[in-house]
Amino acid sequence: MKDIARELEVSISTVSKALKNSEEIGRDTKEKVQAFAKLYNYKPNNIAISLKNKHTRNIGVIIPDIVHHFFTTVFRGIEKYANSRGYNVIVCVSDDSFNKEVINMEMLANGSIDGFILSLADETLEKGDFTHLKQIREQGIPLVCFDRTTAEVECDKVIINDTDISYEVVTKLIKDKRKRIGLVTNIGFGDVSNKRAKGYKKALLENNLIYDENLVLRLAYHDVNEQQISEFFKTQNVDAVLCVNEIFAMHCMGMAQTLGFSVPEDIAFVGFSDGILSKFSKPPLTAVAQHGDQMGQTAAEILIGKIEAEMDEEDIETYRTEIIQATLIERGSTRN
Amino acid sequence: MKDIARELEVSISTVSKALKNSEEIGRDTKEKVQAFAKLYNYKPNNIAISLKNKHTRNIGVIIPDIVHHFFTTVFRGIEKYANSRGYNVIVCVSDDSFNKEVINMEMLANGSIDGFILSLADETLEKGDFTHLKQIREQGIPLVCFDRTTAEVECDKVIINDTDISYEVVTKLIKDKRKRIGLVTNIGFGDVSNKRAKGYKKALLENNLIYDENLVLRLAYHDVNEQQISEFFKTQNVDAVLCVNEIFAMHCMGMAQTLGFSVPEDIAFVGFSDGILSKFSKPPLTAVAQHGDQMGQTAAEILIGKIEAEMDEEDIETYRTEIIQATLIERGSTRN
DNA sequence: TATTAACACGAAACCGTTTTCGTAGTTTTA
DNA sequence: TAAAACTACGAAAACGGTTTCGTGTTAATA
Repeated sequence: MKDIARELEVSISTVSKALKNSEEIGRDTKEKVQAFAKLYNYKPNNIAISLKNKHTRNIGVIIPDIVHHFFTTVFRGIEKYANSRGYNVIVCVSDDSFNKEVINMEMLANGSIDGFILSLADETLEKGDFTHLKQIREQGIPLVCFDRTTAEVECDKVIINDTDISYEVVTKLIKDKRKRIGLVTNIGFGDVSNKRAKGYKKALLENNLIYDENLVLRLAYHDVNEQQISEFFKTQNVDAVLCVNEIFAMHCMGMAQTLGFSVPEDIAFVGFSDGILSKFSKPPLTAVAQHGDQMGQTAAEILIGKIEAEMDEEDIETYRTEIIQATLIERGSTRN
Repeated sequence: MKDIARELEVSISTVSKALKNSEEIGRDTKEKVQAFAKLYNYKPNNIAISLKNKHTRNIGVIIPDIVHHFFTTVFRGIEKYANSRGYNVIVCVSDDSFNKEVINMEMLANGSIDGFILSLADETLEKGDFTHLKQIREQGIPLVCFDRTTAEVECDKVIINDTDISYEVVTKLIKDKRKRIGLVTNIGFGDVSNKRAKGYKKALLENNLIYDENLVLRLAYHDVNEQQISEFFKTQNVDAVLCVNEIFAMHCMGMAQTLGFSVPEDIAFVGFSDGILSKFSKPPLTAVAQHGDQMGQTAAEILIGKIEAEMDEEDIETYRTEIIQATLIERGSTRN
């Protein structure tokens, strides 16, 4: 800009205004300046603009894992919508570690971003320490949590109807004459797993089936114990299994087949997430689609809405919890 | 900072220096300032710092797709290394579209980032228009390309030994007494597919097998034509197939099995990428591991090296092409 | 013709930090 | 005791823009 101003013998203010097509500036001057800018391929420095108007048009996304189908679909939804609104996305991966989550948030909360979208790390949920989130809120930085959230922090949230959908799924399995329905879930107790377990339980009880802890298999996501799975299928005599994620479903279905059970005749399988594995497994896995794209888009919409409302000084301190409707996609692992 | 200065009745300069532990400032003043800063939880504004020293500690990553195992592993490698060096990562997805790639690059090349890591969109490769990349280079912004690159742009590159590894794979298949080896590749002609085809061809010719165009099946990645695959297996009588990606491998292996062929007895399968599907397929797919994590880390290392060399005014205008060694992971789809 | 309004532009402050340079006040040296 | 050298700090410019306000010209109005 300085160069343009010097070259055209006008002031920097004039150049700035001319480039912004301000009414103040005369036709000819505007044209000259704009032509010159095109010629020298002038691009305004975003950093300077950010410094001036105190917002960056960047949003920070913190997720536990990026090599994970569900999170990537959410991310895609966020990125798409954010881009369409002229925002960029900075991603940090917490690796399910509390410390990394805290460090990443602090790294970004110093002016680099206008708001956060995040899904909590497992370790954070276990620990139950959410002071970093509360600090963010105190600093007035907008925050939207999705999927793995907590009731302890006041902020906008985007989740799926976990309880209801797993209730529906189990009810459907019961209607299909399944009698001993297993649940394969995580070791840790996240909100999400809890809700899915709750729906599972509710469906059993409402249909006069007993809830038996032996039918609940708990696995470690990052270190699945095949031996444990084998034991489960050998002893529990299940005829249907609901898995809280795709990886568990693949391991379980694979093991069941190895043990000689046929799917879906002997055992039906349903898994959460509807990732890429579900489509290609043998048989294809009936799955609960979580609509990650839509979750991401919704989260980004809420966040950007908050950011821009804040810019306009509208201080609406009210929080939404948007519930995305999960849907069951029937495939070969349950058809009988 | 202003607040601290006012409160402690010193100048802003003093506060700044005290916080940076400058020698210039007296013990007691430093301590007072630092204590005050802790107390009020002062965090320096990154944007202002960026504006001042003309670098942002952000790196821009542009990839064709994020819901894609290989790219996510590369991203994980980038993010991990970048974070360890105090850099953040801004991701944009080109969706394999030339326009989006250009727009994203322009969005970021206005001061938001210190350098780019990118893998070219299919459309860009088809079009052969790389002016946006050249512009970036002319602006002096460091650029590292990985996986999908082009010889037409001078920049650092990180690729795998595509030709060699596919030569090795096919040679191995031949040693395993496979006689009619098919290749399943993309419709478009990216550098990567070409190299893989080259290695395939070379192995055949060196072993006195003829290169037959009929044995090459070309599919559209985003719209796989099952009919075409079925036709291929019915007519070509192949006993081994090399697929340039996992999705093709899954479709092909699935179709072959549906048609009554058994794997690996009748037909052996090998796929590139070694993503999550390979591990869980039936049988598990023998795959070429591309070591995305390492590619990402290497790309980030090179980029950050360039960025920091530039900051130190060392202007090394020499470009590296780092070749990551892919490795074959044998699984059930080839063991006989 | 004098007054006012409209127009086009420039000066300067500002965003939050770093950094260079200048300068009081104090201590050391000659 | 005067000159030199430190010490500890502040003023101000700079990064690259935006924006408010003021002002000199010209055109419209009374």
